[in-house]
Parts: sequence; C-alpha cells; structure tokens
Amino acid sequence: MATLADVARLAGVSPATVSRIINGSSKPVAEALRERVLAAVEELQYVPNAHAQLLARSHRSTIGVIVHDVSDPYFAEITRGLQRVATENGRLVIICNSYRNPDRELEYVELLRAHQVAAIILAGSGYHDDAFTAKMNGKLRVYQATGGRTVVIGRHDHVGDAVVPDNEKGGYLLGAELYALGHRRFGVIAGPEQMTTTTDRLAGLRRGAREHGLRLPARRIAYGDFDRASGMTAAAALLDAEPKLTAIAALNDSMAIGALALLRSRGIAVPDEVSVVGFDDMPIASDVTPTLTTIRLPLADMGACAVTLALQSAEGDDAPRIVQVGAELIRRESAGPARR
Amino acid sequence: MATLADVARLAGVSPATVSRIINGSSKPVAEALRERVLAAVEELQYVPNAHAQLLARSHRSTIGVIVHDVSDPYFAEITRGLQRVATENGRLVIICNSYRNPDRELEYVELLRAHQVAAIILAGSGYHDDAFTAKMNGKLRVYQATGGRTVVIGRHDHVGDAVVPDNEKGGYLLGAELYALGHRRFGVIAGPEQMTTTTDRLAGLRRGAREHGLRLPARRIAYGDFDRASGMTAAAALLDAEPKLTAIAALNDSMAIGALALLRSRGIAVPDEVSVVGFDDMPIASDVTPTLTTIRLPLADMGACAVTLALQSAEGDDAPRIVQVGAELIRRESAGPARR
DNA sequence: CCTTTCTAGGTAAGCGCTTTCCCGATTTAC
DNA sequence: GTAAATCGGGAAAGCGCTTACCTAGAAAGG
Repeated sequence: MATLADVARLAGVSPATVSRIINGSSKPVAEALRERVLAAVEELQYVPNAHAQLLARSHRSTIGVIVHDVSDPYFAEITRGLQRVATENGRLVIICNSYRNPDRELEYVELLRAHQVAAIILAGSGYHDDAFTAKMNGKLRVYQATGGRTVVIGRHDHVGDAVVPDNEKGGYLLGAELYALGHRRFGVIAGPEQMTTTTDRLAGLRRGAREHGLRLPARRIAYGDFDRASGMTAAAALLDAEPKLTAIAALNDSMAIGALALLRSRGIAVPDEVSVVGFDDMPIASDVTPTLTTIRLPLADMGACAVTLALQSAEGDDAPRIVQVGAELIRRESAGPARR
Repeated sequence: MATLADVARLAGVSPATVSRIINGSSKPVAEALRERVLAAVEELQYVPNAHAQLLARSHRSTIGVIVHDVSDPYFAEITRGLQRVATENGRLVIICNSYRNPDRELEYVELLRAHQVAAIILAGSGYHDDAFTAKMNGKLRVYQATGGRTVVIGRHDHVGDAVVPDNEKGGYLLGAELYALGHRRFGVIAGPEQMTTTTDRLAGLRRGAREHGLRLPARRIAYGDFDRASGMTAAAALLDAEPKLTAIAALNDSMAIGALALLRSRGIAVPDEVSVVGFDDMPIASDVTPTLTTIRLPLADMGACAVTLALQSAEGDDAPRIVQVGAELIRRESAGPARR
C-alpha cells in the first residue's frame, strides 16, 4: 500500500506538504507543488490510511448503529433514514445486528467505542430488564463521558437523547378503530413480553378497553416474536382458545400477515368473518390481500431524526432531548364491521 | 478516553505487558500481574482503540460491502447471509449503499480501501458500461495488488472472485412455465436496460422464445427500476400498448407486485385473465394475493458464499474462482393457463 | 542597504497500540 | 560452581498520518 511518505518522495516534497494538499489545509501551497503532488497521488493510486488519520487527528467521524436485524423491514426503513442523513453529512455508518441478543448489544457498544465512533444509535425496542438496562447505561455513560453521543430510538430508560414513537397512542388508535367497528371480543398478538414496544402498544389497547368498560383478558393475548411465523402460531392459538373472536390485532405487520395467512388456510374470510389489524405500516401492508389496516410510524424519519440529534452537539446543556413522533391509523381493507 | 498507558500506569506494569494480557499473547504472564491489569482495565472501563490497533498490526479484519440499498429486500437477504458468516468469523462488516450510482460505487471502493478492509464485496448487478467497468477494475486491481480480496455478487466483467446467480436460466424457466401454460403473447417488465441482471434474465426469456419459434418484440418489453412503482407504470404501458396480453413476466418480485396492484386497480383478475410471474422469491412473494409464481434465488446463501470466498485466501493460484448458483421455479397462484 | 515581517515549506513530535529485541533473574545441565 | 538455557517483563521502534513549531528566503519598511 502506498503511503504518504511514498507520495512525498515521488513528488520531491515533504510529507507535511502532501498532507496539506490532500486535506485542503488552510496553509497555502504553491501551484507547481500541488500539481506535482496530485500527479504522484494519481500515479501511486494513493489513498490515505483512514486509521492513521483517525489516530492522528482526534476528529471522530463515523456513526455506529445497533439494530436487531437490518434485513427486517422495520429496521431497514429506520436504517434508510439514518443512512440518508449520515451520508449527507459525510458520515460513514457502521451497522451492527444484535439479533435481539442483549449480550451482543453490550458487546457492540464496546466495539463501537473501540472504533471511536462519534455517536452510537441504539435502534429498536428496549427490554424490561433492570440488570441489562443498568449495564447498558453504565457503558453508555462511560462512552458519553469521553464525548460520545448516544441516541436511542424507541426505548425508555436509557441515558442520552431519544426518538420515541408513540406506541401507546398507536395501540389506542388500533383499539378505537376496532371498537368503532363494533368488535368487543378481539384477540391480540403481542411481541415478546419483556419488550417495551410490546408493553407500550398493549397499554394503549388497554386504555381503549377501559374507556369502553372492557378489559383485555390474558387468554386473548398471545405472545409472538414479531415475525410472520409466530403470527401464524399465535393466531391459531387465539382462535383455538376462543373461536368466536371477531377480530385480531397484531402488534406488528409481520405478525398480522402471519395471521392473515393462518386465516386463509382455515378458510376464514377477512374481514367478513374476522378482522385483522397490524402495526408499523411496512411497505408490504398495502400489497397483501386484503390490504392491511394498520398504524403508520414514520420509520425513516425516525432514523433521520436520530442522526440529526447525534450530530448536533448538545449545546452545553445536558438535558437529554426527547423527540416524540406520532402514530397514525391507516384504514385499509382488512378491518370491517363485527359480524358474528 | 483511557489508554493502554493509563492502564499500565494504574496496574504498575509496562504497556507491553498490558497489551500482551489483553490480546492473549503467546508470551506467558504471571497470574498476579494479569489480575492487577484486568482489575485496572475494569476500573478504567478501558477499550483498546481499534484504529491504533489496526495501525500497529498489519492485520486487516473488517469486510466492506457495497450494495445498492440494504433496505431493498433483495439486498437485505444477501446482507443477512453475509453478516452471518462474517460474524461467525469475528469480522465486522461495513455496508455502503450506492443507490445504483456508479460514481458513488467508485468512491466507496476508495473509502473501503482507506479503511484497510480485508475484502471488498460488490453486491448487485453490474452495468453494461465499459468506461465504468474499466475504472472499477482499475481500482479493484490496485486494491488486490496490496493484498485486498474482492468478490462480486452477480456481476460479470470484474476482476476477482464471483458468485453469480444463474439469471439466464431463471429467465428461461420463467418463459418455459409461461409457454407450458399456453401463453404466447406476454409482456415483460424488465429492470434498467444497462444492468446485467436485466440483460441476463431477458436472454433466458429470449432463448425460451426461440425454442418455440417466437421472439420478444420490443413493444412487449417495458423497462422499470426494479421497484414497485415502476412495476405499476410498466404494466400499465404494456397493457395499453397491447390489451390482449395474456401474461406479464416481471424481472423481479417488487415489479411483479406493482403489476399485481395495477391489474387489481383495473379490475383484471389474476391469474384468470392475466398471469403474472416474478423473479427472486422475496419473502413477500407468498403473502401477496394471489401468491406469486416466481424464480427462487438463494440470496442469503449467495451472501454467505461471498464472504467465504473472501476469507479463503486464494491459495497461490490466482485464477478467479466463480461460484454459480442455481435458479429454481416456484409455482404459486399468480400464473395460470392462458385464457384469452 | 539593513532590519523586520511574511511566507512557503520542512522538521519532528506525537496519536495509541503492537512487537521485536534485550536484560536481569531463575533454572537447568554439566 | 559455572556456563548455558529459560523465562518473565520492560524499553523502544515503528504503523501512517496530522500539526504545532521552526527556518530560510522573499517582501516590506525604514
């Protein structure tokens, strides 16, 4: 690999001059030298060693992101927004997949710190797990103490800035729609029990129930993994436990699609016999049949917002900034009036 | 940020010793010292500076990947496979989105080179553009000359190892299915004209046509962008130009889904009036209605394979290794016998 | 014409780590 | 008992770059 020194030698100048020319330093350099150096750079196909640069200047420029899984549409959307803003600001993004493994998340924070990232963005739901939260906060605080910025997307209980979707409101809207359509007995396919996303969305659903003098009994809640397969399983369990359910509310679209598949396989018409609603409004939601009534979250915007927060250095004041983003009901075909 | 020297000072040993303990060097270290050092590491929450490590050892460990867009399901799948193998081997992956912009691809190769990645993986179709190919090959060759490994996924014309899906065969299988169902006049929604993926898949379709003594006239080919929206537009154009089409073959699933949406909006029954087939077999393909007949490509495996190739240092012999992966027809509901 | 002030460019000191080489202290062997 | 081998640990030389700081020559001022 050609080095700065090689370029300097070939151009017959000092390394400092080459560095200045390459980095467009404020120090003026004679045109003749500049051309010689640029020619040498071209000839040697020289590219500065990013690690050496990072060591030499204290400037940290890349951004680390920890998501559950980039290939999951939910995170893919968030990531898209992240990437856009990061690229606009000339930042490189390192993406780490934790596959919902808390230990791996902790490791990744360490790894990103080792890589001297300018900011760490934790995307995805948090866990209701005090031991984990404490450990994570400890690591984040150490990182912040050395000037690192942290932003969490959709979590509570973590130090630093946050972008949080209004999951509770989304849950409430979902319930309101179902009640408005006359549904009184509906099943809920929830996500993993200890995730905050699950509990928040459920809380919204419960608030709606209370307003109608109803409750969400445990037998009408089945816990899945936020993926299609578990949506099928959960829908089956719900229906088996209570065949007279008039609707199923899934706490994300993947599981709603699983429920749709299960209903189709049992020959149950949607929405004529059973209504189904989802959550997130992933792009597919309007391509499944029937198209999915769901709650839209501005995922890409949330990603973009997180980077923006990360890049604005907290101006002196240390109060963590929290950006709340809304949730909106999208009416499509999968939910209709209660029939039976 | 605590440094190695800080740890050494706190533990009362030399930096060398700390380094040896942290890296599990082969050199033995007394148990007492080890414990003191580990305690100091814990106390200072020390994490070695990855850039300094990379500078000091010549070992390069991370892998760079250039894709069109990670949030596109096609690349998300490939990336998933990539990540799995990379993580298994303790490699970090840097993902760069080129958004199908050739210049950006070139820049990213430079950037990855600057970051001293162990390998560069170029995922996604190539372009039929000699100037670009030449430039890219130049850069890749320079990188290889300094020990960098390169793997391309689904491209031709690039130096280095390659994992190529059999797009031509896939196209052929798609055509064969349509002909077997009695379709003689079908439209094709192709991807961008200058992408090799497009031309390869079209070539397969053409081969099938020839075997039936037919041809693919230009008016039955509409070019899209491999996304849903362009699939709708293209389907509309095709149908407007020739209302008697009995089938539409889209060269990827997103566009097929767009075609499905367009047909639904026009009240044309699929597959009763018009059949639709896709390509790639993305997860959604079995959730749309009707479920999509398509060609399955083992995307995650391709990603995994690329990393595997990248990690096996070419054993002396410089012949680029090419791994062909198959394509397979998946019959679902969207294609039926020709009716009109 | 000599001193002073700019300049453009070079010199060298790190950035934080790894690793070779070396040294003093034990062991082991003769 | 001495020479040789062994072993744990430290000193120091980089890795490739940036950036004060410095210097020689030119421009400016008197």
